[in-house]
Amino acid sequence: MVRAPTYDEKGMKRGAWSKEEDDKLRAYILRYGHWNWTQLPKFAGLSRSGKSCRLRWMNYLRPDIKHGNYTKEEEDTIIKTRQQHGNKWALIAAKLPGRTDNEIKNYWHTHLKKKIDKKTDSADQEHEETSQSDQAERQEINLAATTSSSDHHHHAVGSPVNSLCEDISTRDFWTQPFVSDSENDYYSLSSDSCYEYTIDIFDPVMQELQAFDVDFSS
DNA sequence: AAGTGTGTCAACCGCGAGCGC
DNA sequence: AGCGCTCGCGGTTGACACACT
Repeated sequence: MVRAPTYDEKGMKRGAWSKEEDDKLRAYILRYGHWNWTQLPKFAGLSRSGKSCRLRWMNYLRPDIKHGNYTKEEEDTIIKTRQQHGNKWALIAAKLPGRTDNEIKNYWHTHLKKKIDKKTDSADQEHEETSQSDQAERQEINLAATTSSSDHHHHAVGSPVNSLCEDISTRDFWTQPFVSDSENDYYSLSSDSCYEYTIDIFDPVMQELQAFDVDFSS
């Protein structure tokens, strides 16, 4: 379910991300942060636009991203917040730690919207038959919409990922450009050797991350 | 088995806000 | 004030997976 890789007129790769690209981006950002999305792909050895890198990191690679099924509480929060503020996906995402605006947007369009429409339709039908059962239906919808989750933050606190991020973020190399890791002239490398070169540097970083049992395979 | 329709979701696009010069 | 740049947001697209005929 991904776009086939293509190249634009500037030679920038588009479409699905490979594992190697993910590893490069993840390792670079965990080490140096995203100090400038436009410049980042150049330093990270990626033939991607900054925009594409940012999207990949924000929506997929961030260590605190939660993948998988939504809980009833999360669904309720989405429904309720959307009722209050409209399609403010970033705002909704802020209420659901680990979920991204893009994911929530997709989830709304593919699951929740239909669910709500279905409920509304059945409620309308029942209204024609009996106003009493209709009221109950609406109450159920309202109840779902007004039930909020107050316990979204417990999952990540104290996790290995968190301590890892805190650890890395406090190191003094955090803001240093990637090229400073080497005395070699990064830009003098060919694209092929550049790739090998970055992988060589990222290997220890990835091993360091794996030591914390961080699972990047999902 | 093959063709077609539908669902899903990663990725792209365009726009506006914010900031520095 | 005006320009250029970066970033983030929301809407949309595209391609794969699966269901259906």
